[in-house]
Amino acid sequence: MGATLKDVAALANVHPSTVSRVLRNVENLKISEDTKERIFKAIKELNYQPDQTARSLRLKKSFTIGLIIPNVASPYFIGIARSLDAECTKEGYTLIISDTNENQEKEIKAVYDLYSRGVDGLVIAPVQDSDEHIKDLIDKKFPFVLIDRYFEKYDTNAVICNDKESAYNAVKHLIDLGHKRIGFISGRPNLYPVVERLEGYKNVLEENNLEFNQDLIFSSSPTLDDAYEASIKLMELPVPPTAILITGTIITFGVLKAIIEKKKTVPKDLSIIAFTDTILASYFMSPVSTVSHKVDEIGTKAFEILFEHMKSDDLPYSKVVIDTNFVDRNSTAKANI
Amino acid sequence: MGATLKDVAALANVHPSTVSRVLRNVENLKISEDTKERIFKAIKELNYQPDQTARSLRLKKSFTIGLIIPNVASPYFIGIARSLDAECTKEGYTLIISDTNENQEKEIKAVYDLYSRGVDGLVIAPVQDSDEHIKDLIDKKFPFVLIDRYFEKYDTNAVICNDKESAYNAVKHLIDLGHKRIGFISGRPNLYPVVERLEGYKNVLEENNLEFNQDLIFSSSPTLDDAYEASIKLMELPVPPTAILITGTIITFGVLKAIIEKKKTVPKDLSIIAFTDTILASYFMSPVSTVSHKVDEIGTKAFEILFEHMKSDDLPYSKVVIDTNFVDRNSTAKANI
DNA sequence: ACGATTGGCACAATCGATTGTTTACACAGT
DNA sequence: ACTGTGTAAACAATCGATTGTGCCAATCGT
Repeated sequence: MGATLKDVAALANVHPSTVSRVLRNVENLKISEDTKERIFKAIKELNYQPDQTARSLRLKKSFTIGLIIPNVASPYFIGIARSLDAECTKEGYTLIISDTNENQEKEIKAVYDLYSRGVDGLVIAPVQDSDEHIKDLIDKKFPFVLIDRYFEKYDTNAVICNDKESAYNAVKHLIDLGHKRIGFISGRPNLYPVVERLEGYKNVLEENNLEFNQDLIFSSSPTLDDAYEASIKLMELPVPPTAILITGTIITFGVLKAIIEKKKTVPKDLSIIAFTDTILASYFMSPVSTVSHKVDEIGTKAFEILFEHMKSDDLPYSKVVIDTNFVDRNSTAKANI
Repeated sequence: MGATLKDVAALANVHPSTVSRVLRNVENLKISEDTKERIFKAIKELNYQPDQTARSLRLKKSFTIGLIIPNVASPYFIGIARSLDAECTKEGYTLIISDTNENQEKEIKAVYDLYSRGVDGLVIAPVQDSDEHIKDLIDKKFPFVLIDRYFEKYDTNAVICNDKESAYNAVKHLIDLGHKRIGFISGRPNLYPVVERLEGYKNVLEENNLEFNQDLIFSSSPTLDDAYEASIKLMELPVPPTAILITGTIITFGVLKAIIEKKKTVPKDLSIIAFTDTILASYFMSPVSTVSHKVDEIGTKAFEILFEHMKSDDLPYSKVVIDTNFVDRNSTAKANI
């Protein structure tokens, strides 16, 4: 495209290597002021921009990090992306976001694509339908950090949330209000956070001597429509639940749609608590109390770990658990018994 | 990292150039089946992945496209990003999304960063506080397409919406319902779409013999808080407006917040129409009628134009206008006169 | 049987930047 | 005058893949 090192060197009447050293400001460098000036003048005159591709090739480093997430439309993942991006910028890295749309094939393609493009590290929220590509990264000792989701079978870097405990607490809140039939609507059941949340849900029921009822559990795809269907089914049960734990932002919209259609009033007719907070939760048809994730912290921590692992390959893996906040917006009330 | 062409060549007992040709499936290629087989076997054995950085350097082409948007948290821009990403994938390109957060400096940095990283083209929704970097791209004959926003002073590729007409129609809808005092709340007034929408707003007032009143106009930052403040001011006017045209998704939330706080009922007390539709609009405190943009079409069209311009440098620039849909959700009613 | 064709592959330059090693020269010390 | 030291900059290899050109042998045509 534009001017190259060579062009600058020619104009300044020096060797390209000299220009390079001046630009990179190599230590212990002995270059006369006169030469430096000529070089800087030439750079300005030619509007020289170093070719990062060439640099990357030579340095085997691209100053680029890949982020692979299942849904760029999700406020949760976008929050993480923003915070990660901010950290990257601080350190002079560029973030490449890849959206897999919860599709395993796309994720695998994204991993190899980004790897092949020479990113220095990866942050991945995996689809969790398969994991050989993850294993491959481990074998290659390629620096990466999993976020939100985690494979129990592999030791890797990971930044996850205390989903089990959060679900436990949320359901405890409902139980304390007198609810005994509590619905659970989530995305795909194989996702780590879903597994954990369901586990927390089961634990708290058991501890409070409430029976676990499979009819109240719906785990399907993380789409609005499926969540809507699930909610309708829940509400049409002979004895419907008096409260619902919702785990997912988009899923929340599906539930709201059903609530509107069934003309239920929250929290009078139905108490709900949703996982994953968004700025929007206040403006819904009925504001929703949520379990809020500290997206900034997730992004910051993930970058921190990744950055360390990019610098040296023999670090032990870190697994960090970030806790959540409960944001009460009065979408829960005492059960009508 | 992994194996290189050379390694594959050595294992297959051929010259690297031969491997390259086999891989790229060069036309009119004469390579014996035997050799091909040895090469493929070696590739598999070494798990060879071509180094895209090296390819890019040599080919002066990275199969990468940059997207620069002011806000990755905006459903509108994310919608465009997704559609663009889909198109890129179809053609074997990788999309790099850069978020400027409506910050001009960041945008300039992003442009030069991506350029320097060798993207083959750019799609930009500019901040519009300055434009020298845009001019620079024009001078360099670098392929790029503006979206949503446009500089009247430059001839460039652009995919924009018929904002003027859309605003005209939306306000006409309100006027037909008997509204005479119609507020206008928007983001930064220098943005092309804002200028256009205000123009449409003014035109329709004039054509209907209604007076333009500066007190009803609020253009500031595209934040929830500023929009909230503006709404409060509007509602506290001695004679407040009976309807509001809102231009922006986040801004809509700000207005909703004010509406909730002022305990207004939509559309009984106040009619509203918001620009930029989102799947969420149905689930707000009060559903909002919106002007919906065809984000898919914007992304598709932008890619199409960019793709053409990446192939040949002497094409005339295209400016495409995408029209909008009005989605009625009953947030407007007859004015109480 | 001998030059011409072509199939099958190797050679080497190249993309642009980086960096270990040399070179060229000035000057100081003896 | 000659060696030694240090400064300032040039030289050349390298990262990995691509591609125009060149080369050798086998086959073809007459």
